[in-house]
Amino acid sequence: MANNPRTLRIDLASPRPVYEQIVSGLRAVLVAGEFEPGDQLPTVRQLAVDLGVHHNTVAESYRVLAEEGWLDLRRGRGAVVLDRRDPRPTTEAKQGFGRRLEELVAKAITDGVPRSALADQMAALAKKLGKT
Amino acid sequence: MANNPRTLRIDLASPRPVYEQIVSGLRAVLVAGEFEPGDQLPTVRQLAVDLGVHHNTVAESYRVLAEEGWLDLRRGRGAVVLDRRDPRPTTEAKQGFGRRLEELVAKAITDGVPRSALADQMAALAKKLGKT
DNA sequence: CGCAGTTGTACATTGTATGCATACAATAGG
DNA sequence: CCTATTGTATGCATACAATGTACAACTGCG
Repeated sequence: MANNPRTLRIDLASPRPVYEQIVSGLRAVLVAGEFEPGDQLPTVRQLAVDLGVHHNTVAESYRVLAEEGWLDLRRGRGAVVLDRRDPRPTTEAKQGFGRRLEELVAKAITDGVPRSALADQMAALAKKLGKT
Repeated sequence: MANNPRTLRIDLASPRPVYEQIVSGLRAVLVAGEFEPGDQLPTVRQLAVDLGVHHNTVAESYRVLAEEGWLDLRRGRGAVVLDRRDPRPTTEAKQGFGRRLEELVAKAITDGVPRSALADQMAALAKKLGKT
């Protein structure tokens, strides 16, 4: 059984739905390649205990990721990471990223994060993506 | 009275709350400097009609932006853009941006957007921020 | 083969949030 | 003043999030 991704943290006080935080966090972990195809994710009950939520909440998250093609879910067996092939991007997906990125930056600026720090982080991530 | 920001678009079909879409979109507009301090934003009722939602929904968005220090709200007078001073950033704000950025990228990759396209958009925005 | 344990799933319940309708309060401008 | 305009408050219908509980499918050991 694979370990629990340590980078996964959720905020129960956040207005953002917990199951969505789990989806978003796990998706980042999967994209980062922390798990190989064939690896087992924690069971819904195990991860639920670790995060302090109900197992149905985790199950809902796993279902979203399965729908996206990241996971194979089966009773008694658990959640297995799949060898995923990227779909064709819609124009909405491409434009959506740009808008969301601007909105994310605007929020950070509103929170007082210096623009230089934002530029640095984006440049660093862009560089990492380019190396692939 | 100032014009309506044309870049503001909302999606009633999205699971994302409409009032939050308005907040996020308007915040990006304000950060971009489309409005000067002292400018009037559309009235809650006017913007509500333009977007096809109830004026209370817009009012809720304006209240959030007022709380963030972007707007001054008064009955009979409308919403006036303030000369805002950036607050001290919390460590949570700084770390939060990095995590959210990774999650946003992961979602785009899941949707099939090429990594090169993501890197390009981030590099472009980083450059624009640096020039300020 | 059987059977106990494990794992994901289905469904009902409860609390909360979203968006709207409606009425109200404060201000502007004649 | 008085009326129109603007943001605000309250109550409601509805939908969603998270949970409690029971169930179905699969594993693995005897």
